[in-house]
Amino acid sequence: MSKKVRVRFAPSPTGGLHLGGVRTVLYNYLFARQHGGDFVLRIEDTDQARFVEGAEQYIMDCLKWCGLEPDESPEKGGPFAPYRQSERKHLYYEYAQKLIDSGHAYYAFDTTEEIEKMRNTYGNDDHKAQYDETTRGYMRNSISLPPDEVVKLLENGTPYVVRIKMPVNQTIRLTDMIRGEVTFDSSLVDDKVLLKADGMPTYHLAVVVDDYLMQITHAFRGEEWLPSAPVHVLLWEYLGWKEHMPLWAHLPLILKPDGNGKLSKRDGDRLGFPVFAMNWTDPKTGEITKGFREMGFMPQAFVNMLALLGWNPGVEKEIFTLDELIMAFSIERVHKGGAKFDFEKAKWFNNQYIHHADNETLAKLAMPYIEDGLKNTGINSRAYDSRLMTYDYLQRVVGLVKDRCTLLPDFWAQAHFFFVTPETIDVAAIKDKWNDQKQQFFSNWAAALEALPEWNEQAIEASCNEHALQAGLKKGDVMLPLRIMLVGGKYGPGVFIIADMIGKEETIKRIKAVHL
RNA sequence: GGCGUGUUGGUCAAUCGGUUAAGACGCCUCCCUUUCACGGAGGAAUGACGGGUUCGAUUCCCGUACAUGCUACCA
Repeated sequence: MSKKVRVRFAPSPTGGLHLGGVRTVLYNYLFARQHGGDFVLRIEDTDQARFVEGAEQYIMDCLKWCGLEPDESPEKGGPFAPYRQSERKHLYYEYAQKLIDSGHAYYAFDTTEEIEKMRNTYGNDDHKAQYDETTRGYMRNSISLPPDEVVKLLENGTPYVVRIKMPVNQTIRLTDMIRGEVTFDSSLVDDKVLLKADGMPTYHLAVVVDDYLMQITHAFRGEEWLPSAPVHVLLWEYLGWKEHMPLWAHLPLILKPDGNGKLSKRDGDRLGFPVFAMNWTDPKTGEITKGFREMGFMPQAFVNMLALLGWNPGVEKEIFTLDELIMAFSIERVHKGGAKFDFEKAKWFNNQYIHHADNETLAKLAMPYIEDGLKNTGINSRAYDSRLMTYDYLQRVVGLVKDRCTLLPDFWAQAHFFFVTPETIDVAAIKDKWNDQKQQFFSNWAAALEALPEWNEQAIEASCNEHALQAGLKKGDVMLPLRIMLVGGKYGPGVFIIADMIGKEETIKRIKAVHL
């Protein structure tokens, strides 16, 4: 009999949600769903100094946007509430005490200055000494001090922290689902602080206590945590919970596209792509960091792209729905090495999703960008509504231009001429081959169009062919100029469809407006 | 510095000892299209290095190099 699978994403609310964080969420989510388990969101807000207002809500909003919502969270509640570590503060002391009683942890009364001094005294500039077996004897703690003095210090209310007492010369083994067996020498790990002077636990204590209390069975986290894993393994053991320890999986890092190293917010700013899932506004500075959502990504595309960054199903398929990902995902196929983030590939995913989306869905997604464009060109979109911008019209438009769009804002760039007269006309594109004959053709044809009995793509094209022939011109001579007149540039769907869509009056107006 | 982890084209990556070392993104060429895309066809481009093990190593082992992470009363 196996326990019900329970996984958790445990971010600290200190700012924007990094793409690597979203991927961790995704792998948690996929794993939980695949095994019929629970996905828990636990907020690790034990560092009061780094707490950022609004970050928790922002994280939950990001998960909602991505469609990766937890089963239990501070917002939703659940059988293991509360899900905010600051609200669980009272729980941790008991376990710290238990560790002290069993001799696996001790009180330390050192000030930050004393510790700093020790690091320099017993170490050097590029290798500061650790608080461990070799140095703890020189410090003020319940191991080095006589018992009565410790009691006195405690009674006087001297600030203290609780540190784990790392054993000497012990090999600590950990079986990682991705990396296999990893070993550490306990002598090389320092006596990490478990309980801070303010009574809050550090990550090390909190993650173990909460994973135990919340009955977490599988723990996924970034590779940067691997070096502190031996501390956690020991804690599980010392607390007597070893058989309940979750299976670990340390996920590979997401690297910057150029050079090496972890992808940071700065790299995004520097290279011009987002790193956060959604726009993040720093409450202190007001500085806004762009997100994938605001950049014009569809959440499904974003998630799909992330899934394949560090994991590969072993088949050629690349486009997966969330349900398909749940079916296909396997932790064993997650890569060991970090992956460089490629924004071009990310855009390709979005392009694919736009390409395959139905027009109704796209019309909804494109709507805000079209409205925005109209607003910026000074046209009241409401007034325009009644004339041209019906939902039906929008759907036809997006269907016509979707192959040309990679990000959602492209819909305005690729379709503005369906709604407004082009502001700029690329006359340079036709100037060289322009002549009186062509000018004459267009003014004659514009007049003839007035009298065209039916207004549709075929009729307009036939009329154009006919009049070009009469004027002694080839069709190819007039196609590009016509496009420039209607669209403003060398792009867009077929010209006659455009003429059909924008209507007779507007078509004639645009033709007449251009003189070279 | 110490410790951990990693290393297949520019990038994402398949291969679980035997392949002409897949595929995708990007790039280039051509076709389709009297625009731009989409689509189609093709092309350039890869096993860090050195030792083993083996009939045979990209694949297993060891070393080297390089990269990266950690080394806080931050997570």
